Amino acid sequence: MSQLKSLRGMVDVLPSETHIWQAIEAIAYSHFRRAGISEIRTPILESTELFARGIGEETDVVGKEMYSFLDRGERSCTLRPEGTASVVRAAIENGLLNKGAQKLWYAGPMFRYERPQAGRQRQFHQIGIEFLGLGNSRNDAEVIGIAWNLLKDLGVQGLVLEINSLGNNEDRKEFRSKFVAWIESHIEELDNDSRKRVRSNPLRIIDSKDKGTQSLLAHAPKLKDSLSEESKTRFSNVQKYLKDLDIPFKINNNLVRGLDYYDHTAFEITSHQLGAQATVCGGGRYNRLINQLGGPSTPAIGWAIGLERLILLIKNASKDDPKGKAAHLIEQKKPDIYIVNRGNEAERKALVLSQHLRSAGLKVELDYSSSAFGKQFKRADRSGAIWALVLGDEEISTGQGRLKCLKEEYFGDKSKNNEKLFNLDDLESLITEIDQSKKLN
RNA sequence: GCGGGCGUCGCCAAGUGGUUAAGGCAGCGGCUUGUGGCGCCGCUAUUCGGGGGUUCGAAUCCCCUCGCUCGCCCCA
Repeated sequence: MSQLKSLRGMVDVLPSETHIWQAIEAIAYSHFRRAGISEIRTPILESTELFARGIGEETDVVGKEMYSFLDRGERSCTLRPEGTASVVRAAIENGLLNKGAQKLWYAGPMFRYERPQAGRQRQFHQIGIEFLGLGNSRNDAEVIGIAWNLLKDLGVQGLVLEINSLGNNEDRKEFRSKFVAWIESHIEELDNDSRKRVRSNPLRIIDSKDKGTQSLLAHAPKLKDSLSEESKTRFSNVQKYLKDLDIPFKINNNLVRGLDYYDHTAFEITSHQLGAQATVCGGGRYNRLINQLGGPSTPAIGWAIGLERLILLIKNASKDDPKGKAAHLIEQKKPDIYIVNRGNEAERKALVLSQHLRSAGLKVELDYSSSAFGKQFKRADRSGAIWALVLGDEEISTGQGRLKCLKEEYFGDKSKNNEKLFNLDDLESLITEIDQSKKLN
């Protein structure tokens, strides 16, 4: 009998990690709330056509990375590879766009059928925002700023923001015909991947990592030279606003991104710490997408952060600075009290006490083992609790429980008798005592 | 999808054809039937990712397969 395993590239998030996810989510939600961004939850499964039409038939994501299958009604379904298409579909379908601009966020799993490697899984998680109906270039800076400030607040170090302008649709059409004409006359100098893209998706040739292709491109027509005056102004405004916000950025004219729906501003936030999968946040403006999916012509911009990659960065930052924000996020919350208990009556009382103390807001671990006091103290110590609360036959007969401090940095070393008695029927003073100690922690 | 590396207990590992598969950490029990952080003692892999094969004999060699990992591609 072979061991049952999760599917390739599908990863369990275990209890030793989930608190990190929760901490990140809590901080992100707080940023969104303060920016007036509301949550939207859309299905994980959508019709294949949504992504094919939204992301673009010729993209890699649609062409070779989708988790698609036929359901029992022979409909082609796809596990969402990204969030934007679903959000746009939901906004159109539910008439949200008739209610003015929509500032939305989402979080959840995404699926791409790829070979797993560092920072890349088949099921991964994104948290993202989409601003629908907001076409001003100030919105571009605001949206980028939200990502930048969130990452900063999470204590992540060494990030680089790169931006580019892809112009509008006409700009790109003009560029494409110039570029294709030029590149076709140099086709034998291109790398294999780029050669295939000349017809299907020529813009992607620009960000090829192939050295030969890159040096060839030095002589090719440039996208930025095809931008209209309006597009150029828009792009320089975005830069101006980013400077106002003190957000450092680099212009990368080769940044085109792999999804077809982007217009004007495209951006990525990367870290060299992530190896080959360097992008932790990617996004851009998509002014045509809503119309293309059947909605009213509506400008929009958004981004997504990859949570697994973000967590890699937070762990790195925590190593570099064990006292910093990132380290704080990673830290497991220790119990306030560990209840050492033994004997029938004492164990009954301990159960009741644990509930009362938890109701009072304390984090309480109850020892279930009935094993020797020595063993229980050892576990109490390992749990990291500040206090041990001791209940045995003796305490039951006297009606006085014992509260013992386990942290010598607070209450002197072990040889001193750092135990206090408390009345088992009066928990008020006990709780007060413990609450005070938490201020020391 | 393509190329390189790897896969021995929950974790870190030694072992590269020969009778019982080191060790450390963690866990559990004891020394100490009521007091922790130290110490000592004991227990914890019929089995080396899985399946086949070669051999008197395989964790060690061969084939297949699964998974992880690094790079390509792509993206978060």
